[in-house]
Amino acid sequence: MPELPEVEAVCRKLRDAVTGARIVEARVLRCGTVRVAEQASGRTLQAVERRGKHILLRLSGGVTIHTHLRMSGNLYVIPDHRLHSVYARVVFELLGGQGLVLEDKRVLARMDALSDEEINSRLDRELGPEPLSESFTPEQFVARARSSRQPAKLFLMDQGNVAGLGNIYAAESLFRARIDPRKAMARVSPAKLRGLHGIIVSVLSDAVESAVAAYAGPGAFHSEESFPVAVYDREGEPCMTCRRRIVRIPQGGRSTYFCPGCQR
DNA sequence: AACACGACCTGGTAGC
DNA sequence: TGCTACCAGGTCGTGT
Repeated sequence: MPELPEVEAVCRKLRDAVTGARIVEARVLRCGTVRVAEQASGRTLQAVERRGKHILLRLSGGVTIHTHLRMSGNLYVIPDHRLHSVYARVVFELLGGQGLVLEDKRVLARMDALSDEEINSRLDRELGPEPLSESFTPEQFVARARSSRQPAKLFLMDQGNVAGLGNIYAAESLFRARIDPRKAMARVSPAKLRGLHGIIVSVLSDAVESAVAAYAGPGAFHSEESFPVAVYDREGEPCMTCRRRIVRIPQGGRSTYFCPGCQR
């Protein structure tokens, strides 16, 4: 489900709903970390932050609940903490009776309790710049890309290069930038790389707006965000630009979609 | 060091 | 209708 835009939508919604809320008790229902239950109960939710695809719930006393939704996780507030779905992994009972629920059908999502310093330094070490912040500059991006022999798609998926891009938005960005996903980054022209930098920013900005809109109602995610995909999951369909058929190839164990006519 | 691949898990769905 | 096979918006560990 979530790449950066969807995670951002989750965070914005949580921010409104739980900032300042007191956690009465945290209950781990399925394969989670006991530390979350031990550390969260009795604390106040002070802030909701996002770093790449990671969600950070800042609690009182210097404790952070660190969550990664992976493929199928979701994190949202329900009116009654007792009325969670069968897929709930962790339920935070909030003062007043609401519930903050980590839900995941595939049990791939991760949640842990750490000190603020511990998680901050870990993420700073592992993640590249935030693509929607000042730290993501064309100079930095182009320099890093020019020194990488990774195929373009894998470079973009690598969280150490840019934090938050996943399979869909990496493919869409490369389509708009007209770059072959198999091409080594170091062999892409600097002009195209500068273009790609700007395209990543605009793709993600648009996708955040779509995700926020799609996620606006009560409860969990709507079916799909309305971000207009040009290539993702469109194998065999004609390219909207050149009419050649979009192809799907395996890359890094995942599906990559691209237009062999436009992307070179 | 860089890459490929399976593992982690379960659910949805296309195809027979 | 029911079964099967395959795919899934992510990451990590292992082996080459």
